[in-house]
Amino acid sequence: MDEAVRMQDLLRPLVDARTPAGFAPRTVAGLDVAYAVPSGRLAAAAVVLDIDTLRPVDTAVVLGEARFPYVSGVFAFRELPALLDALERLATTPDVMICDGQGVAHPRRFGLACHIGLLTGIPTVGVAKQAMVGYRPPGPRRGDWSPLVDDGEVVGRALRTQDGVKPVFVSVGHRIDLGAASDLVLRLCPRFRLPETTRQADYVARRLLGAE
DNA sequence: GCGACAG
DNA sequence: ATCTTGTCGC
Repeated sequence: MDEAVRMQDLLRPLVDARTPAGFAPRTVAGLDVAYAVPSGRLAAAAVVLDIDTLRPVDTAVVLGEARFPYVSGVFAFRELPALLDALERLATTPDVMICDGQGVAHPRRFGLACHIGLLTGIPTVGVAKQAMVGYRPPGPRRGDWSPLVDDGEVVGRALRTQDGVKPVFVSVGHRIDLGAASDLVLRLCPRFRLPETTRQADYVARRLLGAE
């Protein structure tokens, strides 16, 4: 657990918050994990969507066991193994991935999205339902946003993805800049608060858990 | 010491 | 995260 924090501090300098030249993603993956509380069983899903139609073009789901407790701040160590497992089973390599949690909007600037991005080399964005750092409420309309600030540093955005709903918290994971990450997330939310990527990954993961 | 604390 | 009934709205 102390070891996990040291590993985050070691990897953090390797995060790249710049968008690769000519970045024009055609596919985007959603990653999510579902749990069966009593048993400790879990299901990790990776769903690749066509970025224009938002329809799935590739899916992978794996069953596993929770081998690391949930501890805020080192949350990645709980979901990482199963998620990497699911990613390996994809027939496709997504152009960018959306993670269900923080990117650099994290106490040590190294949330789940950074960790997965670094390990795979694929651009990643963190989209969390809850913020870990301070922010002022953004305007009430879809597309309105306000900066996520920690230690006087802008580490992400509170982004309103639908009129009048609670914002989501976007931050860079790896190999993408905050502006591009925010634009992408908004495109992935044409109808609901959460991106289609995480919605579809969540659905697939739960379905597998319930089926066994 | 007490509350906060991604999922 | 997961456990649950009802309720409001499109």
